[in-house]
Amino acid sequence: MEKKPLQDANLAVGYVAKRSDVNISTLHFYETKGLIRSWRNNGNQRRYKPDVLRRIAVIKAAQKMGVTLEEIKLTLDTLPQSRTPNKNDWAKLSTQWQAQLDEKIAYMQRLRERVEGCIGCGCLSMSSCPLYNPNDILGETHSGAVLLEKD
Amino acid sequence: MEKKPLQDANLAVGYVAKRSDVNISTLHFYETKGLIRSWRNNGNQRRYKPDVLRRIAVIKAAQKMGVTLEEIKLTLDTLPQSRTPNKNDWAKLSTQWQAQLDEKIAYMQRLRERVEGCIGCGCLSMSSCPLYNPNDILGETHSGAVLLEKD
DNA sequence: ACTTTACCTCAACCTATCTTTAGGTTTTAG
DNA sequence: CTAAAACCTAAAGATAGGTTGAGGTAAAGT
Repeated sequence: MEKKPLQDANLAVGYVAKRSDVNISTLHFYETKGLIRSWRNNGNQRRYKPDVLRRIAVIKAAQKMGVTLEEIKLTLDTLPQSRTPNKNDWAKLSTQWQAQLDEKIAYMQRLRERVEGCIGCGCLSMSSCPLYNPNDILGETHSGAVLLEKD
Repeated sequence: MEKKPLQDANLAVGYVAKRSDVNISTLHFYETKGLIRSWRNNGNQRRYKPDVLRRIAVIKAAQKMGVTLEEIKLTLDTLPQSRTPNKNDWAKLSTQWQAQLDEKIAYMQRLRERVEGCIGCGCLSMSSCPLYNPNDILGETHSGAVLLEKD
């Protein structure tokens, strides 16, 4: 256990880009945003630890779930900086985002019900249509639990 | 039927903005995008037909469903231009977007299942994890029906 | 009539998430 | 050793969906 193989091979940016299917420019961009880290070799070229691949994969997965890069950064920042993140570390992130995803799904389902209702009613009277109402409680923030409670 | 009350009161931009809870600048913007229309009075000020309120409400509702302005324009363009849209006209739009919403919900649910699976498996092997796989069939386009069929 | 409020245009600016371009350096393959 | 491939930085450009500001005109209240 103590003597597991070294996991700090240094990966070049082109390799990382190809492996994780993102542009090199995106890796630069992520680095400026603090989402990934690298060090430089003698010739000033970026080198990465292998776990950067996982970080990128996680970033992409979170993006698919609709999480912004800023939120992703906040969450990634909770990973241990002193050691390479392990299975449980990564699992915690998933749990966090899963809750967000659940909320999003619930929001969309409520929205769907409303659309359905509005097809039925025709909604010629805008003031009475919950979906079309400009001041609808279904706001941009869609904070989740509160929605629909007054309908 | 022939002599129904005239519905072409002319609304000023400030009134429309207040009523539909959007900025005047947004109305200008929507107009440049062809999402709404207006004519001008003698003093060059915009005037709107009352059904613009419904259009704006529909635009906002569609945005909540994640439809882009471009898609919204395409759909709005299918409304009759010769007459004021009626109940059935609006209902058709809802039906269309509802299908998109259903797809989106289904997509998120598949994503959720994957996240769940990945928490369980730990996914230390990136190549075997369906969620973290860069070349995952869950793409940006998420065309719906095809997804997950090879899992 | 006069003042305030409403409206006009055009251009610049904003956030998020990147991509592209230009000009220069390093590494690697033959 | 040389040439190609890979890498570097900084700045500008792209796209969506607007917002803000400046400078000027129109309409409405008193």
